[in-house]
This record gives sequence, C-alpha cells and structure tokens, in this order.
Amino acid sequence: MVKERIQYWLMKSEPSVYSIEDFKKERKTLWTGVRNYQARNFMMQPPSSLASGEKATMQPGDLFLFYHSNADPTGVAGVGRIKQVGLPDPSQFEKSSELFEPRATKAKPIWFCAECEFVEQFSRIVELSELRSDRKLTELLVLKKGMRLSVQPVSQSHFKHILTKAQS
DNA sequence: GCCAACGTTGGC
DNA sequence: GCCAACGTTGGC
Repeated sequence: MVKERIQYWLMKSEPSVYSIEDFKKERKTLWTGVRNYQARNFMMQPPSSLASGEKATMQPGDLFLFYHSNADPTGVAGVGRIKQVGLPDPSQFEKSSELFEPRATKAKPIWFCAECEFVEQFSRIVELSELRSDRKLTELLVLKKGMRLSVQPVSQSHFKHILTKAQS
C-alpha cells in the first residue's frame, strides 16, 4: 500500500460544549453530534467506487485545526489528528439526548463520527479577525460568507500558514 | 419536485 | 440578543 499524502481539515467546537482544554485533558475524543450531511460525509469511509487516492473523506493520520466557534475569542485553538473514521455516532441511539435519531438503527446508523487524538494546544488563539486580515488566507473556507459547515477541508498551505501564525 | 415556514449556526 | 445565511421539513 502506497503511503498517501495526508489531508487537512478544520473542525468547529463551541468551547462551552467542548474546548481545546477538554481535548488536551482527554487526549482522545469521539467527534460526535454532527448533524449535517455534508460534514458527516467527510467523516465516513470513502465509497468503494472512489478510486484510492481520491481525496473526498478523512483518513487516519489526517490533521485538523481545532476551531473555537461562538467563543471569545473565536478562532483556531490547536491541532488534532484523525485516528479512525466512519464510526457510528453513539449519541444518535441515546433516547434521552437531544441528538437522538429515531430513524437510526444499529444496523443502519445515520450519523457517523471520527475518533480524534490531541496533538497540541496553541500558546495563543489565532483569532478569526486575524485570519480575515491575512491576504494569504482569502480562500480559507471558514472565512467565506455563510459558511457554517462544522467540518471542512483546509489546504496544506493554509494549514501550515496558520501553524506559523500560532507560533508568532 | 416546489417552496414557504421553521429551526439552527455562529459572528457580531 | 440580533439576525443573515443556510439546511430541513412537510404540505401540496
């Protein structure tokens, strides 16, 4: 098997629900609660019809920017790594949960999640306003008007540039 | 399949 | 808390 180039992502979390500090403490988490089909699809196994090497979904080893949304400040707080993808989101089976999904069965889950491991917490938040004013990041998806996807792809150059900013 | 009404996201 | 932009639902 040829080693494939890793892909980069941005994943949003409201720190009042799950923050980079929580992630750092736990070291590992299931990214549950995604209830948007486009975001879910990124966390599913690629359909077998896709040629291998086609980059449509996450793969173990991919890195992501941990983004604090609805926060003060809003911005990128650190980095995580994808460990496993295509896992049924357990919250869809919990009757008492707001995330309960009556249409789902164990045999046919509807919502999927990824297992993620902590990589690093930045020494400072790279704030949204800072991303916006960076001319190298004009194509970054999270900056696009109306972009609310909670899981989204990021280019390698954008990812590395944001890491550099975090260290400055 | 259309689309109005409603619910949610998330920056501000 | 406001509200623009989206996504989903459900009547027809």
